[in-house]
Amino acid sequence: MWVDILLPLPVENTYSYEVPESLEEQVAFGKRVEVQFGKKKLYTGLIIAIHTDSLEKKLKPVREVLDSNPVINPEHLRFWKWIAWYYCCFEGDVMNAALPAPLKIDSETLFTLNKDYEEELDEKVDVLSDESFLISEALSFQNELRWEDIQDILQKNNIKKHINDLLSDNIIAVKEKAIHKKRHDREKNLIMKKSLQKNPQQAFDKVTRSSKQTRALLAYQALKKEGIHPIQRKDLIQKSDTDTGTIRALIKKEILEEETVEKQFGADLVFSNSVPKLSDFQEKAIDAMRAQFSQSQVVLLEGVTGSGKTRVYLEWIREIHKEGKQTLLMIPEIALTTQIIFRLEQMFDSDVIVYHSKISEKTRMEAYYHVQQGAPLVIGTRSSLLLPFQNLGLIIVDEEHDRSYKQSNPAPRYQARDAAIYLAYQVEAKVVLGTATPSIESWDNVLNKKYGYVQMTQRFGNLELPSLQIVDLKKMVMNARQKEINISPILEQAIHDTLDEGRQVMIFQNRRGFAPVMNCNNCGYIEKCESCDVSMTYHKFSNKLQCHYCRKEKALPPKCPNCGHWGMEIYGLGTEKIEEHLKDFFPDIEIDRLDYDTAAGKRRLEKILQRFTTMETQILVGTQMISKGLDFDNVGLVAIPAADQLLGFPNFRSNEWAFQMLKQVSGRAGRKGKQGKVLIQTYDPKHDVYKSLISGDDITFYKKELVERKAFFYPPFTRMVKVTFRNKDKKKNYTVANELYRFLEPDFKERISLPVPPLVSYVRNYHLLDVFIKLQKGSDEGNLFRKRIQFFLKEVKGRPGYSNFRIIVDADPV
DNA sequence: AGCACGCCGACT
DNA sequence: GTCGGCGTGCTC
Repeated sequence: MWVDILLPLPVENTYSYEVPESLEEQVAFGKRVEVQFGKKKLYTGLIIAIHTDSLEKKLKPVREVLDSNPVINPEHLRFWKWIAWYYCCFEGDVMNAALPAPLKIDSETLFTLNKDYEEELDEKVDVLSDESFLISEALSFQNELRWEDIQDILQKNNIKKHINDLLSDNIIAVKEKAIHKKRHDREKNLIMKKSLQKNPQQAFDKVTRSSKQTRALLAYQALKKEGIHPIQRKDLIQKSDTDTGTIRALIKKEILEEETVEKQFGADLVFSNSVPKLSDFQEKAIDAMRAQFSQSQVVLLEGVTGSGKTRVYLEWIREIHKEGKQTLLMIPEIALTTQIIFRLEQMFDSDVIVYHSKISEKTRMEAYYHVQQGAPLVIGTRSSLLLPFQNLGLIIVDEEHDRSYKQSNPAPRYQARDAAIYLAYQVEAKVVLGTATPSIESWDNVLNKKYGYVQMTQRFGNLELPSLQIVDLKKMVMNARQKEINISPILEQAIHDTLDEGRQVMIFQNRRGFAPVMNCNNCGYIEKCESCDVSMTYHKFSNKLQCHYCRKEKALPPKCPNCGHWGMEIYGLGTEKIEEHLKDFFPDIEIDRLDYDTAAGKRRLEKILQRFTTMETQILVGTQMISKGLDFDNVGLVAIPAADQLLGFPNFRSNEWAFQMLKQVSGRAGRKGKQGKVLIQTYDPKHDVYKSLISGDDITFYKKELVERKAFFYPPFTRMVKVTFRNKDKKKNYTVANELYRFLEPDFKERISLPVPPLVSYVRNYHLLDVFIKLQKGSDEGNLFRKRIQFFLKEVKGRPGYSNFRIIVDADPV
């Protein structure tokens, strides 16, 4: 018997291994195995095909079957294969992303001393080199040493030679040891000794002298009567108000015994009774969705901020749960995930599985098994889509327009929203796309009737939408102080008014692309990063310049490196600067800042939010972070002092992004009774995005945007693929990129771009070039392109001098 | 990915 | 003269 094994590596093929007779019975599709791949490395592979015919070729053996139950089924593999195909990566990349780390073996190389040498070591002092002696001496004490240990002992990185010497002299030996992380979490249950079970009175007789122990036994009986089956230590202690000592005593007296079992995740989903009743319009939305689902599998639920989409989700979760199926609720990958998760958790009395990048590996693995055992609900970020659902009935993609659903690096570079829709088709599940600001793609699918559509326009408690004011900066006369942080007199007044009313202010500043840079005020020289083609950003905190691409730091130059002028100044406007200068404007007002820097620690983040919620702070200055998932009750004004920077991106989506961002930010204004105000400062008040925002006429905006996209063959009318070339040699990079252009041009004509440098075209000493291909929808171009690019990649890799040439294919890039 | 093999510059 | 640098090819 031999099997095809999928390895979690970026390799093209699966590899075949022989199954030793002793393991034949354990072999099954989807189980993990330990195999040796290459000279010594051990890996976890997955059995994806089983062959019973004989094979003349000599294969390496499967070393071990690691599972008693498969970790995936053929459906999951089918999904992985689609991801690998569509997003142009290896199936191994998908496997790597799908399996939690503890399910993958790591092997490490260990060195041991050969027995013969142990005795004679002292005599060898003269013969051996210093290094060899040091190593062998250490081994005579330690038994086993890792590569890194030897590096420590010799105080150098390059130990290869010394190892080789010792190996060829037969003084030491190598072995490869697989580190198996525990497969299952185990838990300890308490059971009463069999002999006492029939006659528990005997047990009580044994503990008459201890009231605690009696209580514990009574509690045990009670729990059993309640039908609670595995009785856990902590439950028993809690119920009986005793302690571990009591339990230990009972075990010692051989009344109770502990059995260790694999942790079971049987707990069902319990909906909390304290969930607010559905409002009329929520009820209507649910009915409308039901009607839409009868015609299409995907429904776009457009609901303005505060309309209570979450409450509607809950009803669908309930419904799907009644059908005995699983729901996946996907949320964007953001620093502030906690708030929405907290709100959702409130809706259940039972534990909910939460799956995102910040949970521990242990929790991740538990979640994996829990989902496999049919967990009714998972709340998670994009990677939760790769969990092994058994019976998926519904996928809710909250904030479907959010860019974090797309993974850019590393492979698999998948769009979790889109992949979710594919998966839903595969397993015949429903999909709800929820958002206040639909993506152009989804909106287009509503227009062409691929998706159903339901709108919730009413804000909870009949809240009014905020009023919107556009301030034309061209017409503003600002004093020096106002200019410094770009606060017009109108905005300053608005802040004053809001604070006077006892309401709070949020100031939104997108720092990217407009960060503080060091600039010579004589010759205009800007301090740039040596390894990346970007200006270095001034960080007040460390009083240093930092590159945001490679994180390299540099001290502030006292004089201009270009002209020698002693007058380098810091220009630009970040959140930090706004916060600081605002304090001069409003000396008695508490101001906080929320951005990547201040939110670094979870504690600090929570504290900032807490302070704002309890109105300890009146003004919050922040980046995108404040636009997502935060609900405050008393915000009277949301200000965007420099809205134009949102539009400046050289990307066909920049209008869409700006529109969504501004709407999201605006949604933070005005809750609980009073109308809020949004103030946008711009030099270009006639821009379509602002016009649409003022009129509140989203549809016209979407229409116009779609016309543009169609005219230039942009998505959603085509499917875009970006091919990035990355090399230290600029010319060579260009040559190969241009070759791809020439290679594909006959097939894709005007829908392939010449190589273009991206916004930041030099990063970490590598030059970058992009080639964009727009694939026609509803044609076979998807297949054609993938065939062509694979051929091209192989061809380039095969050339001498090109084996390390990096070419990255990204389907549907952001 | 990781690792061994193999061919060219700065050094005990 | 060697050591050790990285580029290249291969892994059942």
